Amino acid sequence: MSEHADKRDFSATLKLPKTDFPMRAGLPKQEPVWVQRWLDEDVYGKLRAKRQEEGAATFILHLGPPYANGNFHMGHALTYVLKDLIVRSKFMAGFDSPYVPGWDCHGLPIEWKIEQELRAEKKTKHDVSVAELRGKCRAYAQKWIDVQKAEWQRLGAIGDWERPYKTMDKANEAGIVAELGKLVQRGMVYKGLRSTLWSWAEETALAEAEVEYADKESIAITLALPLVGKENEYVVIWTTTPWTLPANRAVAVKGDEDYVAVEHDGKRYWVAKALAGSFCESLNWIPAFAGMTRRGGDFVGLRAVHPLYDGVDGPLVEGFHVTTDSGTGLVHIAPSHGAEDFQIGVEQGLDLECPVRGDGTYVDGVEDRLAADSPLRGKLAGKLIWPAQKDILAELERKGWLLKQEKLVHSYPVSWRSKEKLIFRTTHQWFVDLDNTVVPETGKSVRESALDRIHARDGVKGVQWVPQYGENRIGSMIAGRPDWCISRQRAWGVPITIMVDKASGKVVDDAAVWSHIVALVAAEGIDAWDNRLGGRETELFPDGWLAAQGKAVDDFEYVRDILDVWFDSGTTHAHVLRADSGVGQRFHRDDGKRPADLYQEGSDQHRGWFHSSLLTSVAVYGDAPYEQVVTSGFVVDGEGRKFSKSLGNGVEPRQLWDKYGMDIVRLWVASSDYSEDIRYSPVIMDSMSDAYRRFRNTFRWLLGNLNGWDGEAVPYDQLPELEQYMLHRLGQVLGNVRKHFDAYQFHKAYRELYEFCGGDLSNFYFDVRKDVLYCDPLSSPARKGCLTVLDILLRALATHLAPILPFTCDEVWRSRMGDASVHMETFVPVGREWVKDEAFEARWDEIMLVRERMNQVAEKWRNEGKIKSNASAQGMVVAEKTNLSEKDGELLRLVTGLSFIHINMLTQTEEWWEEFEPPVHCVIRPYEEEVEIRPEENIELVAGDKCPRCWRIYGGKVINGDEPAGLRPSGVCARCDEALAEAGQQGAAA
RNA sequence: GGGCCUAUAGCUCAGUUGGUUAGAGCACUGUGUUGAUAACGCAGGGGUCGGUGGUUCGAGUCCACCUGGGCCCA
Repeated sequence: MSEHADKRDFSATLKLPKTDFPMRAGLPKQEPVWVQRWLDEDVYGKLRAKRQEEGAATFILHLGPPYANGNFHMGHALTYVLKDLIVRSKFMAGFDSPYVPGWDCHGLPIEWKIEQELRAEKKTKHDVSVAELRGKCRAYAQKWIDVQKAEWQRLGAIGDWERPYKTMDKANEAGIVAELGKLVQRGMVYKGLRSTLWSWAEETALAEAEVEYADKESIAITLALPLVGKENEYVVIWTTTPWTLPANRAVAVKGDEDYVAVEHDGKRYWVAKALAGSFCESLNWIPAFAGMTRRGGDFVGLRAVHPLYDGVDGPLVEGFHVTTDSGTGLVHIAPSHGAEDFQIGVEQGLDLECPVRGDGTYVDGVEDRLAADSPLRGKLAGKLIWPAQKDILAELERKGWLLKQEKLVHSYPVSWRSKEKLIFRTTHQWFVDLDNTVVPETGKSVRESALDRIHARDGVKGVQWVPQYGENRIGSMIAGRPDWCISRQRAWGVPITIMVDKASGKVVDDAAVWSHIVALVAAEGIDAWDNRLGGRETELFPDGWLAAQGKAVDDFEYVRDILDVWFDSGTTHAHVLRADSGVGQRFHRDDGKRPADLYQEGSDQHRGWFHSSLLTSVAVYGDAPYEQVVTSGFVVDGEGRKFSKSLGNGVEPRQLWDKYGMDIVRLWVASSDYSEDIRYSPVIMDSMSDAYRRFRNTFRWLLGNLNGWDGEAVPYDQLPELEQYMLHRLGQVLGNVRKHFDAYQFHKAYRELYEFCGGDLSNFYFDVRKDVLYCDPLSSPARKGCLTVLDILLRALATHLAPILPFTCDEVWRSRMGDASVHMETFVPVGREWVKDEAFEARWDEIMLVRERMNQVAEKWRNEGKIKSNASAQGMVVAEKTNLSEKDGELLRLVTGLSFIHINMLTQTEEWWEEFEPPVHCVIRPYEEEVEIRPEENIELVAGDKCPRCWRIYGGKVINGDEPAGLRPSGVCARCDEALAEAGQQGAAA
C-alpha cells in the first residue's frame, strides 16, 4: 500500500450531510410547544374532517373515563399511551378514528374527600345542604379534570380536547337516568335485601374505603344452646357480638369436620374435635368425652333452641366460612348481622329481616317472641344495642346456657369519622336482576345473554378478547356473580329516580314518566330529583299523568338512593356512543358494527368497566357494546414487583416526561409486550433513550443528505440493484409493521422498525452509500437513485413511527415538508414492484454473507495491525454454483467497503479445492448448501494510489475485471475529477 | 384460601405442530474511524430456557407439583 503524499483537504468539496435538525432533541422542553401547536392548529379536528371528506371507514376506540381525583399515575400513562398508539395508527391507516376523552366524576372517593374538607372546618355533611355538598364535589372533580387534561395532553395524545365527556355533565347525567329507566321498563330492577357495613353513630352505610381498624373491647361469650329433642345435649357457640343474638336464626357447622361431645355435670356439649381440648381448658373443665363423634354434616336436620326467644328454634346448617382455628367449630348465624351470615341466610331461606335500626337501637318487634315473663321485656325495644348486651347476658346466665364471658380486646372495624364500632345490617337495596327476566332481543336472561357474547355461544357473534384469556376471566366472573346492587346511600351521584306505588308496591315503569324525568335531569342535572322531593313531586310527572291514573303524589314513595358509580361509566356506550350527549352528535355509525370497535383498559377492568358495560348493554340492547377488548397488564418495577409506597419504588409520569421526554416514554410503552405486566426501571429507560437516539440519528442523517436534493425521483426500474434491494427490504418491513399495528402488537412493530434502522440502514445501506452521496458528481445516476430511496425512507419511517414518536416525527416532517403535520398523512404505501421473489432474496442472502465473511477477516487483519479501514484491502471471492456472477464484483466491493473484490467462478472438483493456493479464499456455494470459508485468507492488502478526496485506492492488483487504474493528472480519481469539474471546484481543496 | 395470568442472556423481545452445538437488538468488552463525531462502522464474550419430577428415542416447547411475581375475588 502506498501512502499518498497528497494531504490536501477536500472536505469542503464533498456533499456532506447538512441539517438544522439537532442531534439532541431537548424533548422535555420542546414537547409542550408541540402540544400547544397541535391544539392551536386543531390537528385533530382537521384530520377528522379530512378523513370524513375521504369517506373513510370509522374505527371507534371508546375510552373508559378516568376518575377525576388525583394526578395521573403510571397506569394511566400506560393505558393512555396505548390508546393513543391505537388511535394514531388507525388514523395513519386511513380510518376516521374519533377519540373522545372523558371523566368519571361522581362517587364516594370525591364525596369522602369533601367530607374530610368539611371535617377540617369542624363541620359534617349534615351542616350543609345536599346541593351545596354536590357543588363542592363538582368543583373538586372539575379541578382534577383540568389537571388530568393537561397531563393527558402532555402524553402526546390526540383527541377531542374541546369536547370531552364528563359523567357530571347534565346531558350525561340524563343519559345515565335514561339507561336506568330502560332497565326499569324492562322489569329488571328490583328491591331486595343486602348485608351492608353500617355506622350506627352516623346512621349511614359505609363503603370499604371508609372502614378503619382499631383495637376495641368486646365481650366474648361461650354459649350452649340445647338441641331440640335431645335431652341434655347442647351445641356450643362462641361469639364476640352478643347483641346479635336476637337476630340469631341458625347454627352453622363445618361439614367435613369431626365433632365430639364433652361431658360435664351430666350434660353433653358438642364442639369440634380439634377444639375440644382448648374448650375444656378455657372453662377449667376436666376433659371428659361421651365417646361419641359426629361429622359436621350429620348435624344438618337437627335444630337448636333460640338463645332468647320462647318456643323458637333454628336449624343446624353447613357454613362455608366455619373454621376450627378458634372458637368451638360452631357458629351462630344472624343473617342480618354479617356478610357470610347473610349469604347463608339467603341459601337456607332464613329470615333476613334486621331487628336493629339505623341508629343502633332495636326495633319494637324485637320483644314479640320473648316469653311473657321474660326479664328482657322492656330492656330491648328502642334501646341501643351496646348497653342492652348486659341484659342479654343476664338472661342467658339465668337460663344456665352462658358457659363463660370475658372481655376481649381485638382489632375491629370502626368508622373513620367517629371511631365507633361498625355493625353489619341487612338493608333494602336496589338490584339489577340477572337471571329472572328475559332480554327481548335474545330471549334469555341478562347473564346468559352476556355469556353467549363472551364465549360466542349458541350462534351469537362473540367479542374478541385480546389477549385470549380475557374470555375466561370475564366469563367466570359473569357466571358467578350475584345480582348487581346498584343503590348507594350517598349524595354525590345520579339519583335512582324510582317511584314506588305504595298500594301495589310496583315500580313506576311508564315510559312517559321516565322521559319526563330524563328531560328534567337534562335541564337541571341531578338536583332535579331531590329538589322536588318534599313538596314539588307533582312536577316529576308529565302533565295530567297523575289525574289519568287516578293517583296523587302521596300515593308514591320516592327513592332517595343514588346509583353505584359503576353504573355511570358502565352506560357510556349509550350516553356517549349511541346518543347525543349534549355536545352534538359525535358518531355516525351505520356500518352494522357495535357501538365501539374497541375497549382498551388494564386487566383489572374485567371486573370493572368491561363488566358493567357488558351487563348494561346486553340488558338494554341485547348485545355487547364492543367488538373487541384489549387488556394490558400493570406497570411493575425492574424486579417485577408492584409499585407501592412501602417499597419506595414509585414513580410518577410527570417525573418521566420531565426527565426523558414523552417520546422516550412512548417508545418504552411501544417496545413492551403489554399482554403481561410491563417493567419500569431507570436501566430500561436508559436503553430506551439509546433506542430513541438511533431513530433520531437515522432521521438526522436522512434529512442531512436530502438537504438540497432537487426532488427528481429516479423511476423504479432505473434504480441500481442496491436501491431496489433496500426497497425490497423496506416493503417487507412496512408490511410487517402494518400487520403488527393491526394486531395492536406494538412491540413487534417497534422491533421491526428499530432493527431496520439499525441493521439495514445504519450498519449497511448508509455506510455503503456514504461514498456515492459524499463524493459522486451531483449528476451521478447512482447518487440520484440513492436520494430517491432516501426520500422514500424518510417518508416511510416518519409516517410509520408517527404513532409511536408523534413529537419527533412531526419535527422531522416539518423540517422537510414545511408547515404540514405528519399526523395529517397516511402510511406511505408499499410500491407494487418493491418486494421481489425468492431468487432475489437468495441472491442477496449470499451477498450479505460475503459481506459478513469479509468483515470477519478484515477485523482479524485489523487486530493484527495489517489494515485500518476496509478500503485499504481487496478481497477475492471464489464462487461455485451460486446466484452471483463475475459481474457482481463492483456490487460486492460496495457492500464490503473493500477497494476491490474479485470474483472467480469456478467449477472445479473437490480435489482442486484441496490444492488451491491463496489468494483464493471466500467460497460461495448454492445457498442451500453449507458455505465453506477460509477466513484468514480471503483478503489481502491492496497496493495502489489513494485518492485524497474519496480515499479509495486505485491501481491495485487487478486479477480480473476492469476497475479504473490510477489517478488523474489533477491528483484525484476520475470520479472525483468529474465531480469537481461539475461543481467548478477544481483546485478548491485547501 | 379461590379464579385468571406469568417466569428464555444485565435489559427488551424471537423461538412455528416437541427434533441437530437456544436466536436478535441493546448494554458490555475489544477495535476502527474522526467526512453522521455527545454520532457511526466492525468483531467478540455472555444463557444448566425459575426449580423438581414425569411422558418421549428426543422438551425452552407437553403433563404434575413447587417457588417467585401480577391482577381480581374470598
